[in-house]
Amino acid sequence: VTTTGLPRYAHEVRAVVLSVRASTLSVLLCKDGRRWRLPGGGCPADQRLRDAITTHLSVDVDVRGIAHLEQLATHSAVKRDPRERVLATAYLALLPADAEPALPAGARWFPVTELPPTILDHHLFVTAAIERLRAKLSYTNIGFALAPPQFTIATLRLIISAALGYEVSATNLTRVMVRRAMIVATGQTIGSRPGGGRPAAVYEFADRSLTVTDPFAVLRPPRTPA
Amino acid sequence: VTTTGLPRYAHEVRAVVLSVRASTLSVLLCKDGRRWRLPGGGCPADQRLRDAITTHLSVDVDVRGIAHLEQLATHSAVKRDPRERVLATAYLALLPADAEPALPAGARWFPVTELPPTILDHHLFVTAAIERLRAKLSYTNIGFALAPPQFTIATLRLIISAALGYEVSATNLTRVMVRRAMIVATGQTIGSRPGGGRPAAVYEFADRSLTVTDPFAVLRPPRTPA
DNA sequence: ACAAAAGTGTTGGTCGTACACCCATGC
DNA sequence: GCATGGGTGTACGACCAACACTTTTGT
Repeated sequence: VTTTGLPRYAHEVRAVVLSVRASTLSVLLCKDGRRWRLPGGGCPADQRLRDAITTHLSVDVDVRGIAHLEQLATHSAVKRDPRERVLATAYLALLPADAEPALPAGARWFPVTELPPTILDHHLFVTAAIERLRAKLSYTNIGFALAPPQFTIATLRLIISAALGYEVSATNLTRVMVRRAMIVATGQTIGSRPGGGRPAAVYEFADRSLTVTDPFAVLRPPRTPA
Repeated sequence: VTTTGLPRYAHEVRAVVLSVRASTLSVLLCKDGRRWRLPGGGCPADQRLRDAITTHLSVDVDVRGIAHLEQLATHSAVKRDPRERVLATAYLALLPADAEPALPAGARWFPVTELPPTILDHHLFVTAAIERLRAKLSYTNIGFALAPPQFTIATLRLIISAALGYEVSATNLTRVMVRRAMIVATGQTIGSRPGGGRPAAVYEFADRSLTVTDPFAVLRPPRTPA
């Protein structure tokens, strides 16, 4: 019997770590015996869920590399773990494309188009994470969490295209992101390369925390005359 | 000691029931002793979270009236309940403006602009719910869950304005929603009123389940030539 | 001079808001 | 006929995708 009279359940946290690896949006999976699973585990009594997943990730990847972490959803099907009831809260974690975390044995990046079977309902978390990321790329500055601190438009185009799963044009990508003040030119240019070509301008994100840049698709509030 | 070796925690579910009452977006709160709280409670061992909140709501409001139910977030601060650790998963529930559920003693609708102090972190759930609703009104058909099955544009305008917290014009509301095929005219008109005025056309939502109507704010996929 | 890569200008179309105007009804 | 509320037409601007064109480099 408990203090509050409520039944108690085991609770685990899982992270869908997404990053652009080799020009492809990829997810980090860990081998658990013969099966693949999302990184994560139980929630210690003295930690909130967010801290718990951070702790778990520090084992698998360099946590300082993770540029964005947000809660996705909590799964609660009664028999999702056949041994006993385990609720699971999933997080979306984004790692910049230039990060090179040392992965422990058994951990691997999988392109999101070539996912292996995973245990329990983990594939649902992955799907939800990708959907969330792709939606937010369109109306927030969440790209900052996938890009290196500094980058050329060519690099950004590669990363955003990989994340979205289709090609975007460098021209219009620049225009949109500059107009929304998501990225700003640093003034520097990249050194010259063999083969020639105009040196690319170096950009950076104006803000490295999540910001909504396009709050209203429609039904905007009336313009107050200044 | 548990089967999986994971620690166990109490878990509760809470619902932020939003509805337009008396032309104002309102939230349903229940009096618990002297303090206001969100409807909800523990999660029974044989129910998933969604079923648990549905069960709890059936006590407070007529569940069949709830037109939309979606998970918001899980709060997990270690001391959020000082008695023992209780995780809480919140849901957003929407009730059409024409629903008149019989409320039990102690339950009341509060305009979102005049919220009383609530227990623990319940106000955070309310804020998140309102934010989620307002965002989704802009790019989904979620309005169906606030409107009656059939309605005039005047009614819809009232409901959407109340939900958003600012006035939207009937003219443009119609255009946007019709263009996106969110609402369709039934062909009927309402009967005449004292005082005159042209009889209003009766509309209904084309789809009464959540649909994304404006998937890309920007960075759309390239047009494939037909 | 030529190729390669980056960046700018321009155009055409869609979308959304604002506002003027027309329509149908009661009195 | 006039007030009242409902609906349509039009204009303007913002925004975005597509594509042609110019700029800057290496060879």
